[in-house]
Amino acid sequence: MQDLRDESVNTIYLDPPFMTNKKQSLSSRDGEHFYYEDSWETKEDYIRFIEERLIEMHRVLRHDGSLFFHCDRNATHLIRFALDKIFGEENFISEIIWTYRRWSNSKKGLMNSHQTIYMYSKSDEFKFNQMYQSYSETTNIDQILQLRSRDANNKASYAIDKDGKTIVKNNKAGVPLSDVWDIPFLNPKAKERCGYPTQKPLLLLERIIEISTDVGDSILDPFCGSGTTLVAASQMGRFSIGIDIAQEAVDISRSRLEKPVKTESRLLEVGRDAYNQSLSELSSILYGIDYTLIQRNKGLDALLSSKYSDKPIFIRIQRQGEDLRQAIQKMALSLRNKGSEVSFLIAIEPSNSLIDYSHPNIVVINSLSMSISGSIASKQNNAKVLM
Amino acid sequence: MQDLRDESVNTIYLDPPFMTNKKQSLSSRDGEHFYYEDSWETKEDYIRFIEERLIEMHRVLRHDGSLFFHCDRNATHLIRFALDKIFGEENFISEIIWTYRRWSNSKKGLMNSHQTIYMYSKSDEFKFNQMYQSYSETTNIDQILQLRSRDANNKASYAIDKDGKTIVKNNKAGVPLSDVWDIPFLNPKAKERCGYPTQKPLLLLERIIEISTDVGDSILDPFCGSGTTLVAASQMGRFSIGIDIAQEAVDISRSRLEKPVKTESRLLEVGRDAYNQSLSELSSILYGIDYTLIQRNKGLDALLSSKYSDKPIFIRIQRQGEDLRQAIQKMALSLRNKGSEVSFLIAIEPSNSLIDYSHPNIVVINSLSMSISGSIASKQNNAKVLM
DNA sequence: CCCCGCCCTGAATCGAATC
DNA sequence: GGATTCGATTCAGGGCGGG
Repeated sequence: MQDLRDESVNTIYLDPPFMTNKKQSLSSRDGEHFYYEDSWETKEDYIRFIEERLIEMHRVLRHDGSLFFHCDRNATHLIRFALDKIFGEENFISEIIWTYRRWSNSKKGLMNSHQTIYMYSKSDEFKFNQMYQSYSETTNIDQILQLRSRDANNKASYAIDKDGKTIVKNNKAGVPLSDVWDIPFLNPKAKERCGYPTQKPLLLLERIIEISTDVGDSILDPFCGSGTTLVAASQMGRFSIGIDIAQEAVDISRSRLEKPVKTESRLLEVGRDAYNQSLSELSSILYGIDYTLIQRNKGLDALLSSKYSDKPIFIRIQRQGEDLRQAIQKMALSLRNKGSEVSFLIAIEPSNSLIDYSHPNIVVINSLSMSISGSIASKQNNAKVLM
Repeated sequence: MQDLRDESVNTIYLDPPFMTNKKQSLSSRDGEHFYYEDSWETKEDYIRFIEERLIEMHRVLRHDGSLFFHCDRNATHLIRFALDKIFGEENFISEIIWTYRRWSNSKKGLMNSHQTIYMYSKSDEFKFNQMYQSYSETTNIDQILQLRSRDANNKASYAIDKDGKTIVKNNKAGVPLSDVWDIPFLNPKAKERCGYPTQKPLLLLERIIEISTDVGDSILDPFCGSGTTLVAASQMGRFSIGIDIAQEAVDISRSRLEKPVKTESRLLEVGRDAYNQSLSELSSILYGIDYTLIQRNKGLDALLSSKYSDKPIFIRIQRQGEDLRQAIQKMALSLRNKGSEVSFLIAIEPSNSLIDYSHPNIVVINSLSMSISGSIASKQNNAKVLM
C-alpha cells in the first residue's frame, strides 16, 4: 500500500482475517489465566495491526471516497472503535447488515445469519449512487402512482388536474436501498466457489461498488483473498488493486480474473416472492391444521405434523380451474417415493365426472366452502322437486 | 433496583435513552473542536451511567437468566464493551438485528432500517426455548423426510433400506430462528401507539419473552418507558417489574396495563400468532365464498352474501371447548327472528354423542381439520380390525 | 478435561428428466 | 428443443463422543 499515492483510490473494501487460530494455539499452551491474558494481548495486537493499516488506507483514499470494513462477529465493536479513531465518528455512514439463510444446526440459541459491514467516508462530500429496492407489499399503490400536493394549510393530498382526476406519476424508482441486505450465502455447490474458505458472493461486492463508484473509478482490496472484489470491479469497468500476503491467494485471484464465473442463481433471478404465491391461500384453507409448507413441489402443498403409522401425511389443494383427475395424477406422481400411506387432496370445485380414477393412498375431501355451496344446491334441488 | 434480591429475575430487557440532546446542545454552543471534546466527555459519562446500572442488573439476574440490551445506533460498540466487561465476553450470545421498513426520506446514503439488540447470558446454563421458522423456499421435502448415509468415500446420499426404499425420518418443526428479525415498525397511526416516542412493537417483546422465559417467570425492564415490556409480559402470563424515572412513563405504563391494545399488522397475517382467531377461522372456512362478518352476536358469526329462497344464510363456528349441543342451542336462539331457512354450524371437535338434538334450519358441517383427523382415525381403526 | 474428528443438518445450486 | 421441475449433492457450523 505504501507504493500508492495519497488520495488515489475511490473505494476500499476489506475483509481482514480475525486471529482466532493464534488465540487457540495460545490457549492450549498455557493455563486458563494465561489464555485470557494472551487472548487479550492478541486482540490489542490485532487492533494495532488493523489501525496501522487503516491509517495507510485513509491516506490513499480520495477526498470523496469511502471505505467498507467487513467485520468478524466477534470484533465488530473493536473495529468500529478503530474506525471512529482514524476516520472520525462524523464520517460513520452506515452499519450494513448482510443477512442470508444457511444450512442450520441445532445450537442452543439463535442461528447466526448475518455479518456486519461498516461504511465510513473521508468527508461528507463522499460519492454515493442511490440505489432503489421494490416497495413493501403493504404500500398503498395510489401513493406511488399519484402526484401529491399541499393545500393552503400545508395539508398533503393527492393532486388533481383540471378535470378533477388524480394525476398519475410514472417511473417511481422504489424505496431507497436499506442498510439490511438479503443476499444468498455462497452455496456449497455453486460454480462460483473457487475453494477459498471465506469467499464472498459477487453480488455483495457488486452492490458496494455500484453505490460508491462510477465506471473508471478505482477500488482497493488490501486483503483480497480469492479476489472477489477484483472480479466484480473488472466486470463493472472499474480499476482495482488487490493485495494479499499469501501467494496462494494471489494465484487464485489471478486465475479468477482470467475466467470469472458468476452463479446463475434462479433464486436471485426470480426473487423469494416468486416461490410464495399461494402461501396465504393455503394458510387460510389449512387453518387449524399443524403443517409444514412445501414450496418446491407442484404435486404437494403441505406436510402434516402428525403421522399415520409412522408414514408422512401430505396435503394438496386442487388448483383453481384444475381438473380433479389431473390433481390426483400430479399428487400420485409426487407421492411415489415418499412412503405415504394416507394423503389428502382438498377439492375446491365440484367434479364434473364421478371419481373412477381414485388412488389407494389419496383421500379426496371437499373444502368447506364447497360443502356449504353443495349443501345449499342440494336443498334447492329438493325444494324444486317438492314444488 | 436496589430493592430487588440477588438472582431474582429471569430476563432483563432494557432500551435506555442515548444522551443525544446534551451532545447537541453542546455542539451548537461551541466550535467544532470543543464539540468533539464535549461529546466524548458525554460518552464517557454515558458509559459510566450504563455500567453502574449493568452491575446491579447482573446482580439481580438469575444464574440461568439472560439480558437483552436494545442499543442506540450510535452507541452499539460502547454498549458491547460495557456488556463484555460486566457480563463477560464468553456470555455474549447473540447480536439480534431487528429490521423493519420505514417511511423513506431522501437522505444521502442507505436507509437506516435496523436496530441492534445484544443478548447476554449470566452463564452457559441460560434458559432458552428454541423457536422455529419455516424452511427456505428452496428446500426440498426429501431433505426433510429422508435419512442420509455416507459411503466408504464419505460421500453423502439418501439411505436405503433392504427393500430399496428410502427411510423416512421424523418430522421437523422448521429451521431454528435466525438472529435477524423482520418485525414491522410501529406504524405512526397504529392503535397500539400511546404517544411515547421510542415505543417498541409488542411482537418484538413477545419474541424476547418467548425464547427466554416460561410462564410464571419474571421480567425486569429498568427503563420501561411506555411499558411495552410489561404489557407483553402480563399477556403472556409472566411477572414483570418496570422502572422509570419519569412519572409520566409510569402513568402511561399503568394505563396500558389496564387496557392493552395490540396492532394486527397486515404483514403478519400469515403468521398464526397475529391472527385474530375467529376471524381467521371464518376466512378459512368461507374461503371462496362472499360473506359479511357479524360482530356482536354470540350465536352467529357471518352472513352469506348468497341467499336460499330469498332467506338469509348464517354461519357459526363451534367454539373451542364448547359442546355441539350448546352451540346448536345458541345458534337456534339467535336465528329465531332472522327468518333463515338454512344455516350452517361448523363443528371443530368430534361430538361425544349422536346428534339427537338436531334443529330443522341448522346443517352441521365438519371443519377441514376435523375431517382429516377423523379420516386418519377411521383408517387406523380399520388397520386394527384387519390385524 | 480438552481436543479432534465424525455426524447431522439444510440452503441453494446442479443437472437429469420431464413437460 | 427450450423451459421447468425436482431429486441429488456439496459443504461448514456446531454438537457430541471417544481418545
